[in-house]
Amino acid sequence: MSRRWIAHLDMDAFFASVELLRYPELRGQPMVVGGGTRHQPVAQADGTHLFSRLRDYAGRGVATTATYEARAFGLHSGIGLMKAAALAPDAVLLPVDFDAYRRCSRLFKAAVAAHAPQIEDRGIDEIYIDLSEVPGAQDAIGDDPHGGVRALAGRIQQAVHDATGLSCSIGITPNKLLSKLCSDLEKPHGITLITEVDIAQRIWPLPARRINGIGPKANAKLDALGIRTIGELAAAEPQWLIGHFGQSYGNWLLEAAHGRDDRPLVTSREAKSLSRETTFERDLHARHDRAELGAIFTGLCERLADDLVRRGYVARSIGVKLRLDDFRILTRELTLGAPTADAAAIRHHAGLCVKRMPLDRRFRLLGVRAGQLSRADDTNADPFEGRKEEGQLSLPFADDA
DNA sequence: TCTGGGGTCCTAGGACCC
DNA sequence: TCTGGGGTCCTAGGACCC
Repeated sequence: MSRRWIAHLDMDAFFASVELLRYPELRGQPMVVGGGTRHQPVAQADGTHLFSRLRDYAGRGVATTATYEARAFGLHSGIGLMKAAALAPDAVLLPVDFDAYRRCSRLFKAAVAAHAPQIEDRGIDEIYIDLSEVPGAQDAIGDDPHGGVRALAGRIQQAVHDATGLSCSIGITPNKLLSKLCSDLEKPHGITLITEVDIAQRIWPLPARRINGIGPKANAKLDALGIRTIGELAAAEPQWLIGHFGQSYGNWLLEAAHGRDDRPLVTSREAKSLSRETTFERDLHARHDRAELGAIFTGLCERLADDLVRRGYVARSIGVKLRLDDFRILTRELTLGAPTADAAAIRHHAGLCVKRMPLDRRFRLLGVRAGQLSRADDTNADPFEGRKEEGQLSLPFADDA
């Protein structure tokens, strides 16, 4: 009888581990990756490197990844670097090198694909894999009825290591929700395999927050209602949950707590939006810092246009995002008459969006977004496409046009 | 010592059409 | 005059994820 086996593979401390390949002398030390680019290691005459320490950092950056040694000090991804420096001033700080991580990402995914072709990409350092149809996955080994799939996971771990020199952790269960949860249970370099019969013992004691889809807000609300663990959530009265969280989310919470999830793997998908944003070194004001902001704004639009062209998309909506000095977020967006990937057109429409925003406060972040994407080469031979562009003159704020 | 950058999906109200 | 119902698109905000 054939079972559905979904694996979730998560690279262990991915960015930091890639950096350790390059600077093996840092192995065993607390280290974080993050911040800007002004803390590059300096090569010494004797071949060693001089590294920046957290104590030397000043700015608004956050840690992207921390080694397990750094985590022992309470550091974790997302922590502000100034705060991190207070906790572990001597920890090494390395700049982020996305190109290197992307190269490793491609390598590990290709290594997995050689064993199991059904893969859902979930970002730079994790994937779901459908193991159900992979030869050997349904075999028993000795007295272990699931020995086959366990051995397969071991071979995948080995293949990832052979291809990249990096370790990963794998959760294997009948669905994505449980596998995602399980890949985290025995990090680093773990393989965690569970089925329905293990849910009460292995899953229910865990904090509700560990469920992918319960974030800070939902967790705080659950906590206030006296629900801390997944088991407590599973035991909640359905109507009571729905009363507090709504029909849709309430039902989903209950299903998730029971480990039920029938989402299929999504093995390919098109981008829906692309965006570029930047946080300033100091908060800026639309009037007082006009010139500086204008240059940043245009730069963002140019980079966004570049991304669109490089990836072969055109956008039919353009939006702008501000993060105010008090961290509130404002967004404005408008739909274009005809799709574009042109920097000047993006800049123009993004400018119209900004005109619709209240600009009395200082803000710390500016972003530009391209939505409603379609493929640039889709010869979408609509003879009225050009005419629609003219209809755009009915925009609420006729600009300098 | 305040919290990056890049995404997805959902909700909800209003416009507009039939 | 008061009163429909359904459907789609647009927009703003928010939760969540890596």
